[in-house]
Amino acid sequence: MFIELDLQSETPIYAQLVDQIVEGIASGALKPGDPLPSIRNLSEDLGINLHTVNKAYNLLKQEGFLQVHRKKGVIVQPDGMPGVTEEFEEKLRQQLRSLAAAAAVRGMSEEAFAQESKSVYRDMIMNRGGEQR
Amino acid sequence: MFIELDLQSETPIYAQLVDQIVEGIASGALKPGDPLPSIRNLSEDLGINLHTVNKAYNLLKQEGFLQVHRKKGVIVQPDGMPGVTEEFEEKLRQQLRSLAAAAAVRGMSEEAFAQESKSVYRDMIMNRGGEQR
Amino acid sequence: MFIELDLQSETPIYAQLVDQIVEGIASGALKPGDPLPSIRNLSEDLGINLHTVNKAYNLLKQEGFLQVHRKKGVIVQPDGMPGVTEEFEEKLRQQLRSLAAAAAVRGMSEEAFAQESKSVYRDMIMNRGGEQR
Amino acid sequence: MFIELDLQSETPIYAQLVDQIVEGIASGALKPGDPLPSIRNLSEDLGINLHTVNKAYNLLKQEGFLQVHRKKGVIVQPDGMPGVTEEFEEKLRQQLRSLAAAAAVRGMSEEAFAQESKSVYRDMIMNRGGEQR
DNA sequence: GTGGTCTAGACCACC
DNA sequence: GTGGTCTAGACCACA
Repeated sequence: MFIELDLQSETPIYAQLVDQIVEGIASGALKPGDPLPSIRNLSEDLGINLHTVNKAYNLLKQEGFLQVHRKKGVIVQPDGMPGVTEEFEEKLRQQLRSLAAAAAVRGMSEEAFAQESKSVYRDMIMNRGGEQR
Repeated sequence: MFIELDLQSETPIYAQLVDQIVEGIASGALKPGDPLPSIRNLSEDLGINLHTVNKAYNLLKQEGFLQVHRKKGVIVQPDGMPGVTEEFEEKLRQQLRSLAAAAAVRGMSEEAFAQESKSVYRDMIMNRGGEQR
Repeated sequence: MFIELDLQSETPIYAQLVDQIVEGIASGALKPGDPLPSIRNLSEDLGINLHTVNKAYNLLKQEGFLQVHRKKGVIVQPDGMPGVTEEFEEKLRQQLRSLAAAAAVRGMSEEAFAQESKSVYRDMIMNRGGEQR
Repeated sequence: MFIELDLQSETPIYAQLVDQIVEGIASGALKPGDPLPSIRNLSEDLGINLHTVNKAYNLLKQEGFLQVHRKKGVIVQPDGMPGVTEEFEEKLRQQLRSLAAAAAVRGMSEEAFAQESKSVYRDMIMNRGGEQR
C-alpha cells in the first residue's frame, strides 16, 4: 500500500489521501479488516500534519469505508461496504456528465469515452487478490 | 441554454458555470460562432458577481472553447475545438480512476460503470442539432 | 440567540455548541433561512478557537440542519429539516434506554419519566414564534 | 444477564458496561444482593482490559448501585438504591433537552416523544421478576 | 470578509 | 500507544 501525494496539486491533500485509500480498497491492496497506519505514523511517513490524515480518515469513516475500532485502531470496513446508494449514483452521474461533456467537445466519441471508463476500471481491479500489502 | 446554479454546492460558482457552458456546447445547444451573453448581462441574470462570470469565461478562453472579440463579444470557438490532448487524457483518466474506485468499492460492476458512462454521454449528445437556444 | 458554554464540562465544547444551536432551532429562536454568525465572529464572541466553531458548524451541516451558502454564509436549513429517519430513531431509543434505566433504578416511575420528557419538550417549544432573536 | 459490547461505538467500553449493568438492574435481571462476575472473570469473558471493567465497577459503586465486599466480591446494592436526587434530575433534564430538541427539529411531536420515552421505559421494566440470569 | 485547508504543538480519555 | 479535542496562527480560493 503505497501512497503518493502531490503537495503542489490543487486538490487538497486530505482528498488525495481519501482517493488513494479508496483505490487501495478497490484494487484489493487493502482488504476488509486490514489495519491502517495510525494517524501519527501515517502523517509522519508522509511528512504531513496529523490533522490532515485525521480529516481523511474521518471522511472515510463517515462514508462507511473505514471503522475506528477501540482495540485495533483504524481498519478497513469489515462488515460489508456501503452499496450503490441513490445519492452516490446521483453524484457519480453528475461528475461523469462534466467529464463526458469535455470529452465530447474535444471530439472523443461515445465509444472511446466508454472504453476509457472501462479500461480505467479494469486496470484498477486487475490484480485483485494479488498483492497483499 | 439555461444555466442553473446551486449556491449551496461545494463546487464553486465559476466552475458550475464552466461546466454548464461546456455541456451546452457538447449538447449542441451552443454552436460554434454562437454569441454568449455579455459578462455584465449574465452576471445580472444569474444574480452573481461580475468577477465570477469573468473567471469562468477566461478559463474557457484559455482552454480554447471560447473566443473574446472586441466587437462581437464572447462567442463559441468557431475555428475548431481543441482536440484530445495528452494532458486532457491524463486528467480524464485520473478523475475516472477516482470515480471507478468509489464505484468498485460499492460493488458496481465494470459493465455497470461503463454503461453509466455511455448513457451519460449519450443523454448529453442526444439532441444535437435540436434546440438552438 | 444566546449561547452559553461551560468550559469545565466534560462534554466537548463543539458538542455543546451543536446542542445549543439545535435547541435554538427547536425553540424557534432560529428560523429556517436565518443567518448564523460567521465562524470568526462566533469564535471571538465565545472566546474559543475558530476550529471548534467550524467543527460544530460542519457537523450540523452534515446532519442537514445548516447550509453553507456561497453568498449568505452559514444559514439555518431553509429547504425543510431532515425528518425522523430510522437511524435517528434508533439513536434516540438507545439514549432514552440509558436514561430510563437510570431513572427506573432510582425509583422514578414510568409516568414520572414520561412526564419529565413531555415537560422538557414543551418548555423548549413554548415560545415558538415568540422571540425573534 | 448478557452483556454486548460494540467495539466500534463512540461510547467508551466502560460506559457501555455501566449502561448495561444499570439496565440489568432496572429490568430485574440483576436483583439487590446478586453477585456480579469478578473483575478478572468479566474482563476475560468480554476480552477487554481489567482496568476497563474496574473503571465501570468503580463508577457504579460511587453512584451507589454496587457494593464491593472483600468476601462476597461485587454485588448489587442490597441496602436500597439511591433515590432521585436533585443532581440526577438536573442531569436527566439536560440530556432530555438535547434529545427533545433534535426530535422537535425533525418534526417529532410532543406526544410522539413522550410516547417513545414511555415505551422505552416500559420495555425495559417489562419482565421484572422474570429472568434471573 | 467568508469558509476551507494546513501546520505545529498541546492535553486528555481510553485501553 | 491510540484517537479526540482544543489552541494559535497562517495562507488561499471564492465572491
